Amino acid sequence: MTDKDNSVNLKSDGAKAAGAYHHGDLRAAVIAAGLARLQSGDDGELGLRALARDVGVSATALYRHFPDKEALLDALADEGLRRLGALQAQAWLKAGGGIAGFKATGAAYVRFAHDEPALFRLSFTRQMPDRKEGGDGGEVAYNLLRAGVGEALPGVKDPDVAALHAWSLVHGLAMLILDRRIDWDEALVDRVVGLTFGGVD
Amino acid sequence: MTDKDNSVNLKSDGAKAAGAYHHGDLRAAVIAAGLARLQSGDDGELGLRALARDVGVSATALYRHFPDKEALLDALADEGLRRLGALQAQAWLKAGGGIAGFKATGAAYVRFAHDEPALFRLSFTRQMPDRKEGGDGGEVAYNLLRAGVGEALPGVKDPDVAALHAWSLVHGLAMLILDRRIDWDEALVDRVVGLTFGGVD
DNA sequence: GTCATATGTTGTCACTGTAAACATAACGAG
DNA sequence: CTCGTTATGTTTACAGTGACAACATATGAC
Repeated sequence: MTDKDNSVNLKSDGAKAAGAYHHGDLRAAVIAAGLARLQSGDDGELGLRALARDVGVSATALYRHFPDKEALLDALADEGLRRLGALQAQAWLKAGGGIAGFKATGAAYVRFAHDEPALFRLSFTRQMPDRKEGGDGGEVAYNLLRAGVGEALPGVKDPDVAALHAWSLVHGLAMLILDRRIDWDEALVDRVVGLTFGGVD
Repeated sequence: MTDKDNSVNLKSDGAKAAGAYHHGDLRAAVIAAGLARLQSGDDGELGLRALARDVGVSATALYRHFPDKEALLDALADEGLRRLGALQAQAWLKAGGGIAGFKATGAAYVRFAHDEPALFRLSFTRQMPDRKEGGDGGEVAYNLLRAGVGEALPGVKDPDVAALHAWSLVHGLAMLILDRRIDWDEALVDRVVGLTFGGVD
């Protein structure tokens, strides 16, 4: 039952984490190597052999911690969502909440996609299986979105539609930038985001 | 110079097309087979060998028509963009232009993504090289977008921002549906699209 | 210490994209 | 028509991939 706990747990709560036999904590090391590989170089070459070599271990050793490559990518994607959520929460707090905070979370979403294109793409381009039990890293981001809609646009008729609208806007903007359909222009992004998030016409 | 003309040209203008030696028109046949494979089955298994077998030809024969697999996928992506543009133009005309037409093009964009998920993803998830000379299939769609902004929202302050806003919205909505972040709900899509495209609050 | 088990290694297999060498069919020139 | 040039397609082969089976080793419980 190696694949029971599917959470990343990069920074465990002092308990020395679970499983530290030969390597220390291979699972976390592999994920860290994967993230490093995703950050440096836009191509993002992550194969099992290369990844294992980064950690200094044989390729098939990874199969003791992930059932297959897809599971490894899932873990990386989950970590990406977790980081995105953290950045958005930070932006929200820094702006002091309210409408300004809501706009800041939207801008942070797009900026994250621009700063870590490979990780962002991996995180979202992954088909979600019905309901994954452990490790839904996007939870923070989604809760922030709903909270932002509620606080920033209190009088809106349909919060569901408004939330989906806001999410679609920033997600589409991020994707179009990632795929080079449009150029990265922070000021332009702010204006586009403000068009919906701020309610300004 | 096999890779000079990079356009699809599935339906040539009667001139029997260029190049019909052994097979008839392998290039078009391969692209047709690829599109068929993208439509049936969400996984979208397209490898050179499988694709060649569909056409009844050896795998390496494809290299006489495409420099590598990437070029083949580029051609498929371009055909996808062309079809999307055609559907949007059709929706625009059917709605009679104006604001209603603009909304219709947005809805058609999302509907296309839902109807042909693999083709849509392939078409947009492809990195654009600086400026591709031949075969920019997305031209129709983009021109429609700008025209729609101009006609449907004549008094808008900044057409560039408004166009990008509209594009981002439908693109993000499409992507979120494709990646199963949200469920397909045509009525919901219409309302979200109308929120921006129609100017309704 | 003994042993069950978690972890890591070696060897191998089917598969992939792709290149080189070879074969064939179409067309133009004489 | 014949001949050679060129466009097209085939065979073979090679390096790389994800994944499995068999084997080896370290760890912790008893």
